[in-house]
Amino acid sequence: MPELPEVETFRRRIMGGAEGKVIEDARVDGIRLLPESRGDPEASLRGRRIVGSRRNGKSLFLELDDGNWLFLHFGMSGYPLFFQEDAPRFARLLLTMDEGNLAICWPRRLGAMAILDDVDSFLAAKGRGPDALDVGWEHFRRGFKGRRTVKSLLLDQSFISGVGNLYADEMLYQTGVLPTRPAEDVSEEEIRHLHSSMIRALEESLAADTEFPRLPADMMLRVRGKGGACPRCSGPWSIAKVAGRTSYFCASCQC
DNA sequence: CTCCATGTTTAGAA
DNA sequence: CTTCTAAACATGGA
Repeated sequence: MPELPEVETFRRRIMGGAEGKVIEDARVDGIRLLPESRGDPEASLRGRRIVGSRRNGKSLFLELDDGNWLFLHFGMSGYPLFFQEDAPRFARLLLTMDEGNLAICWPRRLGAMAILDDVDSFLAAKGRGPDALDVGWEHFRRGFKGRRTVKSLLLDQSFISGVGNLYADEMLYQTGVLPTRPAEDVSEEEIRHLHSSMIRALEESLAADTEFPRLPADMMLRVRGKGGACPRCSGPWSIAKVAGRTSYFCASCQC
């Protein structure tokens, strides 16, 4: 489920339920541990408390009381879940705490975790761009230089961190730009529109707790999918592979 | 059984 | 050098 708004929602939920509590026990099983992770992850978590958090795009970092950070990437299908007794299905990371145990579930195992001592050097090594909610106008506009398709640009995490397949489609739909258009052919006015559409889509989703049915009526995300229709012209969605991802767009409202 | 999936990384082809 | 495509990763759900 996770793009930027989903991960931010996860962050808030985790901090709301786990901040300050002692991790009495930790179990890691069945999720990829990054090679740059320091030490044994279970031992690193046991006895620690979560005292802070950071997020860059789809990457979540939970600060531990010894100065280390627990990095979580949810991949295509990950999510956190608090539980009392039985660990939920697909739990690959279990944190037992004084009250309200926390599981990170990865049904498809695409995702990763790590214990890090420095978040900024990790992000720099990964080449992550600025978080989509903090992207300034100059940086945003400068990205539209090359000939690559605008969709592949929006999905490039070294350009902007946090926009994924669904929110990229939403921005393009709101702006009336086809995903296949070369980035350098997008006008300055359209780039401005893309920028404001990005912020709006992310913030509307956050305000709706990432529950798409609660989104405003003009948004694609509310009705994206087979059988859905363009809110503006009521026409059916067109579907095509762009930048390797399934893209939805309205052939009559986007050009 | 077949196909698809809100992500990332990498190899190989234009 | 830039850009794109396909594949790999792993597996549930339609």
